Amino acid sequence: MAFWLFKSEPDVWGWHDQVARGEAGEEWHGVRNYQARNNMRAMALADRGFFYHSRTGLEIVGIVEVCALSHPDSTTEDLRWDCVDIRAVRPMTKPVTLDHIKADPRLTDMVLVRNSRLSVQPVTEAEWQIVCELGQTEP
DNA sequence: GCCAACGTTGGC
DNA sequence: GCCAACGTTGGC
Repeated sequence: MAFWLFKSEPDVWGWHDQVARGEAGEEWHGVRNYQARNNMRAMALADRGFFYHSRTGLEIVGIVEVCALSHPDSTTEDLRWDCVDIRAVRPMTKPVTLDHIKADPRLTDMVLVRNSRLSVQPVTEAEWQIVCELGQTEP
């Protein structure tokens, strides 16, 4: 299983919106960046991801799961853009803030820290475990 | 709200 | 195929 991180501005699509979709999940549409798209193409069913609130929030608030493999993004005719569907698994017991992540020497290589502009990014298994610990949340 | 960093576009 | 101009993201 691989691990990922999905960013969204909570004003546009937040954790609560994601939870409201329930088991059916929701298409992670709107990504118009090749790296982010390629990451989604590489995802497998049941891969896990962190749900991160960007711009307002700046914290990891929950865990999601890939529930549909990469398929054409329904919000565009442009065939270049694919996306997966994800569903909420559980909230973080304690949200893990960007400040907290930056302050942890074990997490200095996280893409979140290194490349703040990539909206769908890989997370290593070690990083996954550490962030779950920080959030006092079952991986 | 600003603006640095980054990605994309398009003229040459 | 280079790179200047432009647009967008997201931390601050």
